[in-house]
Amino acid sequence: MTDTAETTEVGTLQEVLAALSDPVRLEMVRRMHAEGGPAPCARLYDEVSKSTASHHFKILREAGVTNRSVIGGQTHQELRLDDVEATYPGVLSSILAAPAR
Amino acid sequence: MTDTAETTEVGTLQEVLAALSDPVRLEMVRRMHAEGGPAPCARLYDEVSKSTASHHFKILREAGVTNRSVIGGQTHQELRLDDVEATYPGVLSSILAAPAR
DNA sequence: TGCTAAGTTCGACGTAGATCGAACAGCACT
DNA sequence: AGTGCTGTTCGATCTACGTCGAACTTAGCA
Repeated sequence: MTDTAETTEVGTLQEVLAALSDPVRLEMVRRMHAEGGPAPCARLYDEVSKSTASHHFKILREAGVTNRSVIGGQTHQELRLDDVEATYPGVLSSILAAPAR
Repeated sequence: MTDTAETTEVGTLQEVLAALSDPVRLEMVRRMHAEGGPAPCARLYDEVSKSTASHHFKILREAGVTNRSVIGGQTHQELRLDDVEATYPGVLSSILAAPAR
């Protein structure tokens, strides 16, 4: 059982906003938040293909919004709420609190 | 001296985030906020052409983030901070409070 | 040693969007 | 009326990005 977590810096505000402006990615972020911890990729989306999902995960990671970790050989994605809050206070939390519409 | 202000609904969260994810538009929003009231278009940007700026203003308006008003024959843009806050509490204010980077 | 399941990477494709110049429209001022 | 300023609209262009299928990698398990 392995446990890896390579965490980088939170990206620019532009990157974070751009990452969250896509409906598929915002839904992913909402689900990660609901999970409350590392969640396997497959639970964080439907509607799109596996390769598309992987692409979105990469963008979220590069924006510093999420983190990838490997648990028991399975890739998991995790929301970096605290890190993003520390960098841009209130931004991510208020977006998560906003009605889905 | 005329004073016109046709205000519509604030758009979806996606629309608002997409509107703010562009560097040119975020800068416009920041300047409008700094102005504190209706400001003539020309004061809200440089770097891009007039037609491009007009295009960005339109997107901001359609997202419900800003409002267009005509004062003394001059077009002015105004940030609808209160309206956006009422719809998505904390989102716009926290973005404005975030460091520019 | 395969076999399957889970993610990633790699082109390729199509569409949305950022950009500009040029032409147009409205208004103020002479 | 004419002139200049300000902003919008219209095509055109070019790039960025979302999307997919197929091929590859890795890990666990029979």
